[in-house]
Formats: sequence, C-alpha cells, structure tokens
Amino acid sequence: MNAPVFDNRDCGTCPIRHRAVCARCEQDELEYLDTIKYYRSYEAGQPVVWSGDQIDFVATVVSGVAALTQTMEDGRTQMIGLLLPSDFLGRPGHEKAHFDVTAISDLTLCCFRRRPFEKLLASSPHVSQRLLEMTLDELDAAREWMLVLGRKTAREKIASLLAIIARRESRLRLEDSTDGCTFELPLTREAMADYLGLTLETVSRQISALKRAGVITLRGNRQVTVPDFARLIAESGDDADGGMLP
Amino acid sequence: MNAPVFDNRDCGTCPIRHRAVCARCEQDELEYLDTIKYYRSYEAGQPVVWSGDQIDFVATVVSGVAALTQTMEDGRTQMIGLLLPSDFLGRPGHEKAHFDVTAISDLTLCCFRRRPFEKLLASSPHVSQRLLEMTLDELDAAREWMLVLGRKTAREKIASLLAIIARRESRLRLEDSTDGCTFELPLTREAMADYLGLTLETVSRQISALKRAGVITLRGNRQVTVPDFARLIAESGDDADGGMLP
DNA sequence: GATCGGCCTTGATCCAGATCAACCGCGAAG
DNA sequence: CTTCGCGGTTGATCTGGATCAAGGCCGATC
Repeated sequence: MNAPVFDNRDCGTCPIRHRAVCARCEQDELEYLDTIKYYRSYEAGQPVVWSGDQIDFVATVVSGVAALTQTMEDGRTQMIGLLLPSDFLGRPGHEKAHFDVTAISDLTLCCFRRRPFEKLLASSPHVSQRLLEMTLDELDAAREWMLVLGRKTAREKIASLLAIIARRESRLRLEDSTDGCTFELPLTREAMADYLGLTLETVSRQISALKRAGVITLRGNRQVTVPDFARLIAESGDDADGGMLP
Repeated sequence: MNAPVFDNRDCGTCPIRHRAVCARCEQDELEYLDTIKYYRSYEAGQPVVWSGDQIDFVATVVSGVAALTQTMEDGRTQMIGLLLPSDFLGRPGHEKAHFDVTAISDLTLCCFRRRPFEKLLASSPHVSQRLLEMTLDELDAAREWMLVLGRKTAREKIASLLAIIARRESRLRLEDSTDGCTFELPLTREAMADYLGLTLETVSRQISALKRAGVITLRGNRQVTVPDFARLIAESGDDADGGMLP
C-alpha cells in the first residue's frame, strides 16, 4: 500500500508514470490511484470495446497491440489508430466509446475506473498535463496519417507503415540501430490494408514489390528486415529527416 | 485591468472561456491571462505559420477560417484540419510548428504568449482540463476524417464535407434548422480537394453531380442550400444519426 | 470596354488500385 | 494421413478518379 504504484516493473507504461519519479508528486495521489487500478487481459482477436458501449474505465497498454477501428454499415472499415505498449486508451469525460477497439495480439491493459480517474484529473494539474501531452502527440500522429491516407501511393503507404512500426519497435529496444533493423509485423495483411485504406491484395503485391526491389527482406510472412532504413524512408515519400524531430 | 478577460463580447471563443463563469476561478489567473493576450489579423490567403517555424504563441480563432496543411516535397498537399471560430491553434510544450497554417478567409486570432500560457497550464487544472477536452474533441474529429480519407468514394467525401460545414455553421447560428439550411462555402474547390484527398476537377464534377441529383442547390459557386439534410447524410455514407451524438 | 488572372466547369483519355478468381503453405482437428 | 480453414500470393480484368486540355465566368485594372 505504501509502495510506489507506477514504477517500471509494475506498470511501466501508465500515462501518469512520471509521477513515480516526480519530486512534486504527493503520496496520497499515488495511493488514490492504487485503489482504482486493475489489470485486464485479452486474447488475440478478442474485442475490447464496441463503438457505442458504455465505458467505465480508461487504460494504458502494458503489452500487446490493439487496433482502433471504425466501420461503415456496408462493412468498409478503417483503422484509426494502433495502440502499442505505453499508449493511452479511453476518453475521460465521455460515457460511450466512439470507436471499436480490438486486441490484435494477446493484450494486457492497465485500467483505471473512469469516475475516480476524472476526479483525479480535476484535482491534479500534473496528471491532466501529462495526459494533454499524450493526447497532443496522438493528434499529431493522426494528422500525419491523414497525409498518408489522402495523398500517398500504395507503395508509399506500405513503406510509411513499415517505417512507423520499425521506429516504434526499435525505440522500445535500443536507440542505436541506425541501420539493419529487424522486427515482427504485429498485423495481418488485412489489418494493414484497413490501416492504409487499401485492399489486402494491394498490400500483398506492394510488399512483394518492396522485397523484389531489395528494400526489405522477409523471413516467413511476418518477420521483416530493413537493411537500409534511409532507403525505406525514401520509398515512403517522407522528408529524409522525418520533418520535425523535436 | 479588473474586468473579466474572457467574457463573450471580448473574445467569446477562448479555450479557457468557461473560467469567466466558473465559480472556482480566481481573479489573479484572469488578470494574468490578460497580460499575455493580444489580437492578430490576417488577410485571406496569408500564411500564419510555416511548418518548422519557431512559435511563441498559442491562439484561438475569433473570426474567419484557417487551414492546417501538410505538403510533400513534390507538392502534394493534404489539409489536416480546418480551424473555424472557437478552435484552438498551437501546441503548448513544443517550440516549432509541425504544420503550415494559412488564413483561408480574413482571419482574427486571439493569441497568448506561449511561455506564460504554459506556466498557467502547469498551475491551473481548470485550464489544462479544458484544453484536454478540446484536444480530445479534435482527435476524435481527426479520426472521423481518417475514415473519410481512407474508405469513402469521391461523392461520399464531398457530401461528408458539406455536412460537416453545414452542421458547424448552423450550430453557430441556431439549433433548430433541421431542414433547408443555407450556408456559404468557406473553401475554394482546390482547398476542398486538399481536404478530401481529391483533385479539384473531381470536386467540381461531384458537386455538379449532387446538384443535378437535387441533393443541393447552388447560388453562385459558394452559396449552398441543402433542401433535405437527411438526403445529404445518406449520400455521405454515414449512419443516419451520425453515430454517437453525446 | 478591353484585357487579365482567379476560380470554376466540362470533356477525353489514362492508369493505379479495386475486384474477381485461383491457388499455395501450413498448422490444427479428426 | 487427410481434411479444413486461415492467411497469404499471384494473375486477369475492370473502373473511379487522376491527368491533360480547352473554355467559361467574373471582378479588377488600365
């Protein structure tokens, strides 16, 4: 009960994690958070919430991958966000979910009961500030993605997605690997298509094309190796430096 | 100096506007905000900030329309957001702009110097909470738009855009006009194309098609009348009720 | 009132990606 | 070992929207 709640062993990815090391944190808030926290796991493929559901929690991803999607009546679906470990899920202040959330791999969430979490937000500027920061990051990412969806070719879309995944994966491991990184694709071809606004056939063809061109190497269907990262970036149509590294 | 800073006559659209009527507000914060606030106007077509610029302010739109856009080296551009009166512009915590901002019509901003604004954010949960709320709304809007960009046909895209503008315009005027609303398009065909991920020719053709089909009526190139709003929504491919009205 | 430059429309043609369809590889279930 | 089903690949064809091109409308300028 007196142990720090958000140390990295326990749940390294909570939005409020900096509080555990923040000199300004007050113990009573940590204890409060402890009382409203619980863990939840989902198997690959399981739905987490449906659009329109009443939601009584917010959460962060501890491990695994989740997809945020939107579906039209006729079945066309668009993935709207990919939640990797450390991403935040939920919408303080709203009763109902706006989007579907599905576990794409086995998934563990660190959940907070919504009402008490909102109470904490209202009273603690540190927490709402941290959440604001994360939300602004997500907004930037969503806007970057709008350029991908609206203006890029199929090949550029694939390259952009691979670059994003590679960057996120390798940042979680080591900063150094400038060249020659290898990672596991957490998505099926169909999920990639839903993310990119393409069909799965086009995704498959373009991945084959990138392989043929030597931009990537595949072991099996999922394990990707990028021998020359700059080459991949060039294929993605992005500015070499990624534009605006802060 | 003692007058409330954020009453509706003065600047009805500031992100912190609820503080003016919030019982919990403290006068010294209002006075503080007063000292960091200034107004700025732009003519239609003028750039407000370029991507990469050092930015020392955040702002809200008082009147007019601004566009957030992103451009690739080869000139392809995607509009990423449309800022109408009451929308927030800027990124507390970041030195540099990630996107271009352009005045699309004559534009007035209510600006706050960034550093002091950030200081206020850090000390006042009300302000950061209000901003968080606005950012979450923007994120939802961006995600809705990803479905439009990724999965809708040209015709559905146009109908979606018209529906959004109609809703925002008429909400600013009167809630009632369920049917038969008329509004002025704040965008050129080219700007619409940039927003929708289309070419201006396709925009023009689809608007003509909607006109021919009787879904809309035009007076001149810009003034649009929607005789039957439900019809427009049907064309947009959205669920009749818009999904998830809070 | 002639000319010019934005903004918009319309037509003809082209092509990237969708659609339809066949098939492969592989692990799980019988 | 066979079968089944899921995820993936590849080929053939179709098509919605891009591209290229020619004007039209209208307000501003000389």
